[in-house]
Amino acid sequence: MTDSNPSNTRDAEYLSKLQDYYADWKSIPSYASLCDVFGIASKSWVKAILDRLEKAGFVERTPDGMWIPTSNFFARHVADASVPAGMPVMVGSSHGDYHVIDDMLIDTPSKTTLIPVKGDSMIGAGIHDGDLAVVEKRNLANVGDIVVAIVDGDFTLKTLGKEGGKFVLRPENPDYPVIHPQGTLEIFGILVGLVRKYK
Amino acid sequence: MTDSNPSNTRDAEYLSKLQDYYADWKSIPSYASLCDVFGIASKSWVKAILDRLEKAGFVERTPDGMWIPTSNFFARHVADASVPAGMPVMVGSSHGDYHVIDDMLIDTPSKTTLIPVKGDSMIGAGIHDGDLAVVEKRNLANVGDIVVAIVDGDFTLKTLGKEGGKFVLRPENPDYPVIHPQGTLEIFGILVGLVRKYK
DNA sequence: CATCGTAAAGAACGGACGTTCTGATGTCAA
DNA sequence: TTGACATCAGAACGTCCGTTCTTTACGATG
Repeated sequence: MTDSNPSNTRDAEYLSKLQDYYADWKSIPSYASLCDVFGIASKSWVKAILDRLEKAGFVERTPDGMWIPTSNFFARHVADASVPAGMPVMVGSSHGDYHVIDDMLIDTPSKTTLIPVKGDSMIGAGIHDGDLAVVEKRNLANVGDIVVAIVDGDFTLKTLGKEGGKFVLRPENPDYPVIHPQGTLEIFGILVGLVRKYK
Repeated sequence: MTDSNPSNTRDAEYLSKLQDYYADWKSIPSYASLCDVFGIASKSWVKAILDRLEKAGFVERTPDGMWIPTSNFFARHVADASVPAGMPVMVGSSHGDYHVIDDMLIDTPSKTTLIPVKGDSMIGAGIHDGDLAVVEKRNLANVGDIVVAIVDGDFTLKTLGKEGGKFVLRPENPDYPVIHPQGTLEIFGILVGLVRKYK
């Protein structure tokens, strides 16, 4: 277990108030506003609290000195598998990271796009028809990456391979042929994540 | 519905840069820092940009005047598979959907939790070791649902089946045995989504 | 009863921040 | 070539912010 809990009981209280505020506004306000949030009247004490929360690993600062939450700040949504049976963690209370999944999968939002998967040519890699591919747009890829290439004006999702010095697009399904692109191979992006919705 | 796209091409560019910055720092910095982010030197122009992005519905302000992102800010473009080759998907393009992944997968946040998948017992359903299962907590499930059950104090992900009037937990991998639970079968929740991160 | 530590309040200060105005480019159409 | 408009740069200004320091209240400890 990490030391990720506040040293004293009051700080835990302040932390939850801060979490509630953050859930509403997605930002940590100025010390003056935090006085209202915490229900105290002293800016210096607010700073002391935040310094302790920083030490405990719940908040940190940007290069500009602005306070931002760390991942510890958010209620643990990922259950610990070793939790005793019966009553697993009370997760999912109101304050939680609303954008956890997006954050996990997406590093550079401006270069990331979602592309629905059609067909079962990648089923060997656990990629099914109807899945949503999280694709980071870029031109370069390594052999072994799963890439989105543009073939005949259509997106196609395949593993990038190499045969005899030439790039090929390898499906992960024996029923489909390996694609040997003539001319240049146009790569749209590489697969960085996969999302599937049931029901 | 707001007109969720920037009025001009420059603003789309600035929005991208802001989104990338936010992905790193989870906050929108001061105008001075935004000058660096945007690559311009004029605070007043930064303000003008943010004002326009506010009008377009990508950012808003807290009561303190602090800039914060809206949900539109996080939305991601779902590419239309028939997009012509070579054409980069633009932020402001009107076709296609925008989605926040969390919104897609999670209906009731308070009842939804994420559980890491261990082992390959469900590999036949395209669920691999290391994937993240999006689980909605509930006690009831139908035959055929993929459920998270609690067996010997551990979470286990299996397809719910029925044999001779009794519920069984069926793995999607011939190497694993069907589990015949003695006594009552404790169901933690049902699988509503799956997330995988590559690299 | 004296001392210590915690939990705050409050004032004082310098600087950074947001706002507004004015000016300088560039571009396009008329 | 002239004007309109978009795109920025720069400076001026008042306010609010973060920091630090001093002081107060209060419970526990001894």
